Amino acid sequence: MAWPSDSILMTQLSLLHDAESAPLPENRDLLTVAIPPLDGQYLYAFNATECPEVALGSIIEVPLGRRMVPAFILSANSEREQAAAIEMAARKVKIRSIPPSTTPIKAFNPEHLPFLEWIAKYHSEPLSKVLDLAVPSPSFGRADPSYTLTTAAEVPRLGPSQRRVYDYLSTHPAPTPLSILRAECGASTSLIRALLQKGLIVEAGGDSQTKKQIRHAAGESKWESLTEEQQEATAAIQRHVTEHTFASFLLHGVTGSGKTEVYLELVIEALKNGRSALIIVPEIALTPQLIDRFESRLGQRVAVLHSSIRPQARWEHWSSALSGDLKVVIGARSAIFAPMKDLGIIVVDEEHDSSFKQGEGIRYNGRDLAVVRAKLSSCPIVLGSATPSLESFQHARSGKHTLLSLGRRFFNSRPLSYQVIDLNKLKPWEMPSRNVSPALLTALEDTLKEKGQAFILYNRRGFASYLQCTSCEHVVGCPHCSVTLTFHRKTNSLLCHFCGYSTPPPVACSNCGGKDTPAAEGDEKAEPLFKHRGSGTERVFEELSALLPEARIEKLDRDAVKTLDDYIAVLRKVRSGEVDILVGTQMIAKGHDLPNVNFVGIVDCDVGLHVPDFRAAERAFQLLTQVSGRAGRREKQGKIVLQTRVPQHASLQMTIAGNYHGFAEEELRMRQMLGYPPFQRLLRIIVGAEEKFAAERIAIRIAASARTVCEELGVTVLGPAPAPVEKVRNFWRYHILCKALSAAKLQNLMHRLKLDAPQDKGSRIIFDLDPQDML
DNA sequence: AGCACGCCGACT
DNA sequence: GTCGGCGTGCTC
Repeated sequence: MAWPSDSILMTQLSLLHDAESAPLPENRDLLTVAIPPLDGQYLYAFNATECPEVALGSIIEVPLGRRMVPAFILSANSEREQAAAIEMAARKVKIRSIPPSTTPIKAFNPEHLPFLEWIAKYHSEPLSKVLDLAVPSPSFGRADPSYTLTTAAEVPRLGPSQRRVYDYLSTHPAPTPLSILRAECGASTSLIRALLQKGLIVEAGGDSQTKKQIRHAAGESKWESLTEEQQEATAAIQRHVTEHTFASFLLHGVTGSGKTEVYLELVIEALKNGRSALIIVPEIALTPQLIDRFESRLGQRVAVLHSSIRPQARWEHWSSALSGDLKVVIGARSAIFAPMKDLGIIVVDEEHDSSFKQGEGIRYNGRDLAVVRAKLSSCPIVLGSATPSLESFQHARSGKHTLLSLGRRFFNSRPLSYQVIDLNKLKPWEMPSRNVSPALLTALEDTLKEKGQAFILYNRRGFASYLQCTSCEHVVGCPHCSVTLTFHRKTNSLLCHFCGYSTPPPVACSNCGGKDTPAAEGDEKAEPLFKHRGSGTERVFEELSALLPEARIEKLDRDAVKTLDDYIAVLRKVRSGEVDILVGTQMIAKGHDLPNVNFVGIVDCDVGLHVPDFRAAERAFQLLTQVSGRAGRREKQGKIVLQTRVPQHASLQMTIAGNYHGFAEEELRMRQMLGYPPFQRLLRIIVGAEEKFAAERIAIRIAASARTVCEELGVTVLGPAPAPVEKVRNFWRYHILCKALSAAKLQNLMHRLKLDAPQDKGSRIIFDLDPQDML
């Protein structure tokens, strides 16, 4: 009798293996996993040859239904699995086996699960989704490599498809991602491989970060050179680093007061204690200068984590933090999930920055999570800012945070000099140009004469804010959103700043059908139907170019600068003195130490002051103070000209007085009176749907069910009302605002409403706890 | 999120 | 009579 062949036997065995269920053979390991985006936990059997600890904190492919999906291993072979197995047997649910070929990849630190679970609970989201958000995908970045041409002397003859790729790359010198090549010239992976073999193209990039050499040896303290204030602040926090205890500090220090030196001392102290450090900054502040400064002072490489980093580099930095090779992580909002163990200190710089709270998916606040993580890690946390958020300031007042102040400017004790220009008092013909007052022009000329540099802030993009029909007053709006389109002269287009829609300026009015009056006989030019109303950075840039033809002027806003690299390039030009005047939006308020800037002009302080948002005044104060701080970082006295139509406004007056406390106290009084944060917490529920009526109907239903429990929970429910921006990307939006004295009440409400989940087709419901804006 | 199962309209 | 719409519900 013939034995069946091995392979057939194996197949039969594995079928048998897979089909059988409980009772389990003794040699199987049981794993509890979380599978994004699913709720709850799943149990699998696995034959771990190595010790089961290896699997903890790993990602592994598991069979789910008829496909394989990645899963996070939460626990293995504990009583938890035993209990779950018994329960499943009772329910007659089979435990499936993970094929032995799949290897787990170490991806996160299981010690952080309590932190991630805290987030899941706070936002009523499945733990699996939080893990998915926190842990980068270990795809090794091979997903989308970039390619450039080599400088090969001879080009062999190529087939038509290879030719297409070659031609494309020769006309586009920048490294081109594979995804673009696929889309633009139908390149396949094998085609790229062929070109690589012929030596015509190379994979671009390579992570410069990983190759960098550290110049200074060190990690040495510069304690003696710190000011008394810096020493006091450092000492207060350091105690908790060594003692391994939680404490939260608000470090209030004006620009140039040396907050970064304090951070460095604390990180050095943590490293001395053999512990790690985490520094969170707004993405826009993550310049090579900042990284260099930390690396050279600490004498070791730091891991850098932010969203625009290449996936492979991101994974490498993440892994080195996970393995403990790198003990210091600097990153943007998402770095709060960095996997290092034994944290000694957490720093959140520019803690007031609203970019710590934004984005799609789980709407978490990086700053607030940092405090939670510090608590769970028993380490101190420092929130630093020249203009603390009122939330943090109130926590400092109530004793939740310890307030530390750095009052003096480090390089320069001379106060800034402010000049307020009341635009109401100037007649149009007295203005050198529409947006430039005589005083602003004079100050700029002086700055140029003295070979200084100037920043001009105008917090609005484009050339004209909107186009208005001269015959019927109709304003051109976005067809997909309920906002006006902004005119951009450079591209001669109307652009929607909400959805990105772009269109050439209309020739006829869609409302009254009017057209441009054609040039009459003998007349020089036609009379345009649409008038440009309002201004933007682009227009200010043109006005300044005309008024100061000698000056080298650059523009810095979302239109001029698309990526972090573009932004860094502009900053470099400013630093090297290739730019005299930098015109920009709030982006210019955030750069780092630019010592030669000694004049700042603010074209219109009132932008954003009248928007329907309870944070408008706070934002205005922060922006004015931050941008003023750009001026005069060295010996020269910094000068600031502010143009406004409301010269008495508190945000402006307190900025000039440099009186943060005065502003904060007054604003807090108002917030308390009106029941706004930080005295009450907010939950904003946004309902979006294709049909306006559907959005309204769902919103009404949700508000009603919120109201049925609001009394029991101690929550006030307002609305629904159409969102201030009623329509975005063809989605009609209604919102409901809930107020309560504690986040727990709102979290409870949110949880109940999510269980109801009236997820009609084509509608979206977003729960935004602690919303940053109301648009 | 996928992917099945399942129950009602226009086609070979 | 079948192909196929996408509405509910499950995945260890």
